[in-house]
Order: sequence, then structure tokens, then C-alpha cells
Amino acid sequence: MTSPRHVRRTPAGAAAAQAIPVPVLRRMPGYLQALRQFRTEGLEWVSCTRLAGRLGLDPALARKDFTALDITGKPKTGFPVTGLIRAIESCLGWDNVRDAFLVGAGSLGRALLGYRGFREHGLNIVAAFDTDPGKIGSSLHGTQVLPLSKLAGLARRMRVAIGIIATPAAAAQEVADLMVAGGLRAIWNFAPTSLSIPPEVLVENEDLSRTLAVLSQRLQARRALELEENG
Amino acid sequence: MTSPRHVRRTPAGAAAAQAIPVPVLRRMPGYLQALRQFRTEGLEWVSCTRLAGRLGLDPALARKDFTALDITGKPKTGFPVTGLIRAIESCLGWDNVRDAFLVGAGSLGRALLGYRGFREHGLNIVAAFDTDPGKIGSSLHGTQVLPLSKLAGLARRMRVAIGIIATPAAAAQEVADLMVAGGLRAIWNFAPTSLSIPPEVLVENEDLSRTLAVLSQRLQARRALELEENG
DNA sequence: TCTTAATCGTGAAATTAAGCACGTTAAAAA
DNA sequence: TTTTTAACGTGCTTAATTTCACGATTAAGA
Ligand SMILES: NC(=O)c1ccc[n+]([C@@H]2O[C@H](COP(=O)([O-])OP(=O)(O)OC[C@H]3O[C@@H](n4cnc5c(N)ncnc54)[C@H](O)[C@@H]3O)[C@@H](O)[C@H]2O)c1
Ligand SMILES: NC(=O)c1ccc[n+]([C@@H]2O[C@H](COP(=O)([O-])OP(=O)(O)OC[C@H]3O[C@@H](n4cnc5c(N)ncnc54)[C@H](O)[C@@H]3O)[C@@H](O)[C@H]2O)c1
Repeated sequence: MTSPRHVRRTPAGAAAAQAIPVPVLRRMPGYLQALRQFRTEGLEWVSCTRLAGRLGLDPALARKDFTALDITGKPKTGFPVTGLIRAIESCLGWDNVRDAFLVGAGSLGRALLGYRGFREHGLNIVAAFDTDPGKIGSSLHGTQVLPLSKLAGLARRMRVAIGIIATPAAAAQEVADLMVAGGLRAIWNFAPTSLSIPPEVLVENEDLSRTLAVLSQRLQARRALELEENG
Repeated sequence: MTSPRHVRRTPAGAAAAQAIPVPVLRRMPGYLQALRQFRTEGLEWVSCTRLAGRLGLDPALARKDFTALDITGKPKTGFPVTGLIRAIESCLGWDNVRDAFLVGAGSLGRALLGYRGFREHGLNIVAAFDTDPGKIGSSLHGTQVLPLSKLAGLARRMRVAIGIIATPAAAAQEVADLMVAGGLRAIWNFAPTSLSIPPEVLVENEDLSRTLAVLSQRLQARRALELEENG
């Protein structure tokens, strides 16, 4: 009934279709956040005009982004808030919880372990690993810290698919190798270093310095401009 | 002698030239990381071929990115490692230390306060702010935690330009407003919410869920593909 | 000195992403 | 019931980004 010759990208759709572009995926959490806010405000339907407006995006962009989802809007009305939330969650795989291992129980690792927001993103950290004997055996936010040597074995036994690296950069490659050996399928790397990983394992680098680079360069550029203009 | 009619983007250059594109800026920290590694390996010169190779990028892209810098390479030899490091740092403003305020001394805030890597990025967190009476007055990694009410005044007095938000999303807008009131020029926002900020203040959102969205959707898509193929 | 080979800088081509415009549709108003 | 209006879906246009290609340059080796 809806979108007849429209190519589906959802898991249900056959033949891989087309990969959803990275920029589209990166906007999805923003939509989700705004939609949840609208929902708490009691809104049941929302237009792309309003949704995109809140996020400072072009309405047409939102509409285009949503063609990657299994949902269509209604003219004059827009999209059902709850339905759109569900569609985005389903697209991202956030409707099912997936277990993850975290390596590096330092200050960043502890923050990640204690972060409750990951539940809403389908991520459940089930164990932490470290090499520091002082940390092994302790429990952080209810999660056990285990010796790194147990990682590969446990990963296979527990069929864990996601690994999070929060060790110093110098240790990251070694940890990544263990993760690959343990059969993990995806690595979320917080260490500021580029990893060598076989192509069958997905890697995403969360490098804070990338954002900082944009911020500080722009700030510096503005300063230079002001100095030039005013004096 | 070098690059005669080449338009400069450095602060020294007149008339604003052209803004360096965001994708270029976001690659800079990666180059920097690889270059530092090369330097510790004793390398004095490096070609774009080798540098980009380590990062999985196209050599031509690196060359083009470096046109934003105040440096030129030599045929057959490449770029001087140290010179290129300095040129990138100067471009990003990482050669000067800038003071910053952090708001929200929770688990993420504490991790950021303790992170020594920011020194290399020209960022020096000089004070933390919170509303929790239990945290105010304490000291984290040598940084005082002050009441939020002091932020605006202190920011003006100390001429701090950068603010970091590490509070819950619900408090982020309020904190951002105080930062604007205090005359901060740039905000680095770790709360997963979009802020309303006047255009003269720069904002960069560090939303971890964006990276996670890419990772988990790709993982899910692979799973679906495998299920289809194998059984 | 002359040749070879690696790399640079850059314009042109290709690819990808974003924005626009318009015909269509459904709700609400006349 | 008819008209008006807001918003959808989508093909087309424009802009941004990346890749390709090649002449120019310089170091090293014959
Ligand atoms: N803390 C931050 O705010 C922050 C910000 C940006 C990036 N990072 C990056 O995140 C990573 C962790 O930072 P951190 O501040 O938590 O550091 P940290 O020193 O507090 O923690 C690192 C942890 O890793 C453990 N470790 C070291 N080698 C290991 C190994 N081979 N296997 C397993 N565990 C090992 C250490 O025992 C320690 O517990 C670093 O790469 C850092 O650059 C941190
Ligand atoms: N912890 C993580 O790993 C993580 C990961 C991703 C995103 N984040 C985001 O970072 C932010 C902080 O996360 P967290 O885990 O540190 O939370 P947290 O609850 O540990 O810390 C929040 C801190 O902010 C303070 N605070 C609350 N309201 C305030 C206000 N109005 N003004 C000043 N301070 C205020 C609290 O007292 C507390 O100290 C959140 O927005 C969270 O969504 C955290």
C-alpha cells in the first residue's frame, strides 16, 4: 500500500539493497533525541518541518533520511512520533540489547561502565577487562573487572559481538588483536590511534580530538578575523 | 619561492580566505597522531603515500588537506615530520594553551578532568563547576569544583573562552545560557541534546551515540546478510 | 652527467551529499 | 461538498568532497 517500488534497506528486505550512508546514520540519534522530547511533551504526530527545525536541519533532508526507514508519513500530518522512534531504533538495531566487552577500566572506562544511556542504544556492557592487578577482581557499577587474558575465551563462550577499547593508545592494537581472536564482530575504539583490523571486523573510532580540532581551529580563525577588523 | 599564487588560510593571511572544510579539520588529528608515531620511530621525512597509507587514506587526499597548511613538501622526499607536526598544530591552534571551564563533575566530567592528553591539544581545564553541594569545594585531579553560580563572573574575569558541558541533557541548555552570559566563545557539548546558542558562540557536539549508531547499524546489516546467505 | 624513480601540486572528473521544486495527498475549513 | 492548506515523496539541481591523472621537481644511482 505504501511506497510500492520503494527499495527497502531493512533486514527484512532482500538482496542487501543499498547501504545507508554514514551521514544519514549519524543524524539518526539526533532525530531520536528530539522525538523522545516531543513524546514527553505529549505530541503524537510530528512533521519533518518541526522535527528538522528543532535540530537546525533542512526538512527535506529529514524526509530523505527517513526513506531509509520502514515507515511513511502522512500528508498534512507528518509522522507518528512513537512509530518513528520505533522505526529508527529498529534501523539502528537499538530495539534489541547486545552484549559488549569493555577493555581498560581507567577513568574513561569507568565512566562508560556507569553510563545508563547505553541501555537506550541497545548496548549492555557485561564485563570489563584490564591488565592492572589492582583493578582485576574488583567490581565497577556492578560489572566485574577480569584479567585481559580471559577475553578471547569468554567472548567465544558468551558470543559477545561488540568490544570497546578504553586503554591507552599504546595498548590498543594488542587489545584489538585479542578481540579479533575472540571472534568479536565490531570494535568501538576510544584510544586515539588507528588500528589494523581484518575487514570482517567493523571498527569505529571515537576520537574526541576530531571534534576539538574543529572547535579550536574555528575559534582561532574567528580571533584572527576580529583582530584584523577591530584592531 | 614556494606556492606563489596559493591562497593562505593561516591567521597571518589577509581577508579570511576560505574556511578550511570540516572533513579536512577532522582528519588533522589523525595525521598528527601518525606523525608523532613516525617521529618516535626516528623518521625525519615522510611522504603522503606513507602517511596516508598508515591511516587508510588516499595519498592525494592528504596532499590536498595539507594545502590548508603553511608548509610545502619536496618531490621525492615528502614533508619534514617535525615541520608538518608544527604546521598542523599551528593550524588547529594547538600550539598555544587555552583555558577552559568544565561543567558537570560527574563520571564523564571526572574522566575529562583527569585526561592528560588535552595538553597536547592546547586545552587546559582550569576549573570545574557543579550544582551538587556534595561535590562543590572538592578537588578533582587538582582542579577545584566550584558552584555553578560563579561561572559567568569568573569566566569574564579570567577571560576563559572555552566551556565544556558534561551535565545531564536536562541541564545542558541552562548551563549553555550561563556560558553565553559569561562571554565564552566556544562550547564543547557532551550532553546528547541540541542547544540553542547565538551564532557568535561556536558549538560542537560530542555525541557518542552518533558513532554507535553507525557501528550497530552496520553490524545488524551484516548479520542480516549472513543469515540470508548461509542460513 | 644523465637516467630513473618517487613524490609533489593541482586541474579535471567522478562521486556523494544536500537543497530545491513540484505534483500528490489527506486533513481541516468554508 | 468544495476549497484551502500543510506536508509528503521524489526527481532534478547544485554544492561539496574525493579520486584520478599528469606535468614538474628533486634525490639517488648508473
Ligand atoms: N579520560 C578521558 O577523558 C579521555 C578522553 C579522550 C580520550 N581518551 C582515551 O581513552 C583511553 C583511556 O583513557 P583513560 O583516561 O581512561 O586512561 P587511564 O590510564 O585512566 O585508563 C587506562 C586503563 O587501561 C588499562 N590498561 C593499560 N594497558 C592495558 C592493556 N594492555 N590491556 C588492558 N587494559 C590495559 C590500565 O590499567 C587502565 O586501567 C586512552 O587511550 C585515552 O587517550 C580518554
Ligand atoms: N558517562 C558516560 O560515559 C557518558 C557517555 C556518553 C554521554 N554522556 C553524557 O555526558 C553527560 C554527563 O554524563 P555523566 O555520566 O558524567 O553523568 P553524571 O550524572 O555522572 O554527572 C552529571 C554531573 O552533572 C552535575 N549537574 C547536574 N545538573 C547540573 C547543573 N544544572 N549544573 C551543573 N552541574 C550539574 C551533577 O551534579 C553531576 O555531577 C550526560 O549528558 C551524559 O548523557 C556520558
